[in-house]
Amino acid sequence: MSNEQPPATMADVARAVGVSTGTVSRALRGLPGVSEAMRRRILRAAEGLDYVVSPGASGLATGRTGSVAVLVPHISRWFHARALAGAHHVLRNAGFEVVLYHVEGIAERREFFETLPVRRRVDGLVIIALSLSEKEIERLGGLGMPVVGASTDLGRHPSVGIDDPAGAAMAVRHLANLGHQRIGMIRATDEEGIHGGVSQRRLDGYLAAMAECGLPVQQDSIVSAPWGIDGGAQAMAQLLSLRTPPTAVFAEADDIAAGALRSLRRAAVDVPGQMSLIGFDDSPIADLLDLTTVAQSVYEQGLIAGRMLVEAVEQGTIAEPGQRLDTRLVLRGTTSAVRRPAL
Amino acid sequence: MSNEQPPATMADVARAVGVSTGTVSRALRGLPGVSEAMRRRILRAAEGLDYVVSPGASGLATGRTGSVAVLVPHISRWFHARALAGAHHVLRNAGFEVVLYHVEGIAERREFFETLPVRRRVDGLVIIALSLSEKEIERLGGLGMPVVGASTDLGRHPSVGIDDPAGAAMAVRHLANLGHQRIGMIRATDEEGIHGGVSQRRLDGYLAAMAECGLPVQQDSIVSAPWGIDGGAQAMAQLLSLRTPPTAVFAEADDIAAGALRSLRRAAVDVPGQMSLIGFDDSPIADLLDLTTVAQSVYEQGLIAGRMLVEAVEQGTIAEPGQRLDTRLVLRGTTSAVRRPAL
DNA sequence: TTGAAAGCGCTAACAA
DNA sequence: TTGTTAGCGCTTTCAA
Repeated sequence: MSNEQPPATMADVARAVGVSTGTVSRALRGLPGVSEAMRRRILRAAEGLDYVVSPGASGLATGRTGSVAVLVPHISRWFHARALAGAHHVLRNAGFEVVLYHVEGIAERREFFETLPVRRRVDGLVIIALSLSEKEIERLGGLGMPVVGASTDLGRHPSVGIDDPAGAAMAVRHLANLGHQRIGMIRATDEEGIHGGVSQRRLDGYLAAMAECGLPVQQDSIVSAPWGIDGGAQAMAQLLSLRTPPTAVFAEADDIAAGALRSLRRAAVDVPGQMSLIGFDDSPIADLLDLTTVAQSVYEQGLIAGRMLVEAVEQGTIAEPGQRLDTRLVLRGTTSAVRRPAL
Repeated sequence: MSNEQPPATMADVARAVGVSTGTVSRALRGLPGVSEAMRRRILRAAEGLDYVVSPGASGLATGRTGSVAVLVPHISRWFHARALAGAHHVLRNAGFEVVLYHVEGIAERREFFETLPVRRRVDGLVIIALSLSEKEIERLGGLGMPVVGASTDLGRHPSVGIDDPAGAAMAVRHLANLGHQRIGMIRATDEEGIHGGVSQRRLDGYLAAMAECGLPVQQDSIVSAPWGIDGGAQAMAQLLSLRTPPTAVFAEADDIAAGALRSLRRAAVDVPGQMSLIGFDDSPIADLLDLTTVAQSVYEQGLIAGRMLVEAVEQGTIAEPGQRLDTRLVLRGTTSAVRRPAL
């Protein structure tokens, strides 16, 4: 059944129909200048021979690869996977292959930017949620292909994202409106212990909203920990060990908040009775834990980034670069006014 | 700075050094028959020109693409993303590009198997956690390239996985050893409402262990629900509405168990006092929820699948096809003997 | 050790 | 509307 003979070439199809490969090529790609009758015969023959064009050969001739690359860190984090899924969806629908570059850890990342393995392999690049340095952005310039970002700022390259400061401010104002005065923040760092652009912008929003509400910022109520559930737990532990702990905490991501919640549970701190907690992203974990959070449309950011890249590759320009999607407050069970004696 | 001129070709390098492209090709690939001095000059020139070979052209000439495809459903589920990360890691290290085919939903899946878009584009295919029908496995035969599976059974194609029945039996025996007599099971279905092979095998293990322990199986204590947290919640609700609910439940995946836990919490059923619950996979959610579970090495399955594919592509044979990794019981806080009146 | 030349499978410009 | 013919950038005999 399964033919192990080499796959048919365009020449085979041409021979079968009795025409030249030029005509077959035109017919298969739906170009004008082929009679309908001939096109049908060719299509039939191609199908019969189980023929598909060789992307490599086609790419050689046209100068386009038909592939795009997606660069994504930490694919097993919900956020990154969702954005990737969105980008993949539109890219595939636009006829592109999606080549995955997963960089986890600093070594892989450095290698990517040093060797730029996407050169000559793809027609464009989508970068998801990776905070790049000036130098790294610089490197992308020499790529000679369009680059777009999702949930990251790429300097002069177009990108989709949200208004992070606004989202963070929304969270803080919600807590302030509930009467909280001492509002802390938990920030996350990457494996190198540094804060990405998103973390920076959410801090900015936090600070702006605190000022706007006339609330004092206690420096020791802003704590950082490695990204993840354990990091969040550790950060909350730190807050709980302060002389005067905050009565409400804004965690820069739901996963961080999940860890914070674990520490609160272990310490038997009543949530939200004694401590309010709000996250960011509205990931499934927020729903599971009944966590109040700031929602953003992650899949859609992937979609838009993919769409922008397709535009850039096919038309050379992007109608709307720099889109910012809105954020929404999702009220759940972890925020309220203080109802029991504060810590 | 960023040269917008077309990238250098091998001919450019050859010209710069004053040799033929044949020599450049040999030098760059480390083939014998090039003097060390010449090789160094060529390497230097290539670097100076910022040259990289065109994979398309190279592929045309050699008949190999240098890429492999990974087919994966539901990339935003932790399990799938982890396995993908493992496969990606070894494949990239072996010098392959990883082309991603994400199939979510039945339409995308059918399209994949009808058009087989990987034909002529890649040298091999890794399939992650997708239960294939006989027909679909059949289709893979005509691909003319090696195919390996991770966490799925691919018939005559090699694959890595765990011993699912053994893992499930381990869970059930644990519950039985705690004195539970009425042990239920929650199974998950895909979007079409059908059970995949993994679900089937875990049911087999459950049934076998129940028999082994001399426990009666109540048919209405085996419930199915759509995959996910909500499905798990719904399934547990169903169990809680039985005439005589089980005192312990085995959920075929942690995500299902998470939902089940939510229903138990809402119904104020004491866990594990009145009801024990055990999951499967040992995903981060299990740790977060302090869920007893059966652990498997997901990333490693991806690694092994990738490694097998590399072997198959490069050597044509696989030393150890059909590897089965072991599973481990991870004791946490959701299982115990019944300590309060059963429901 | 190196060069010359054919060819991988396709596209595109030009002719017919 | 269709055919012819150069390439696209590389690899790989075969000669030198």
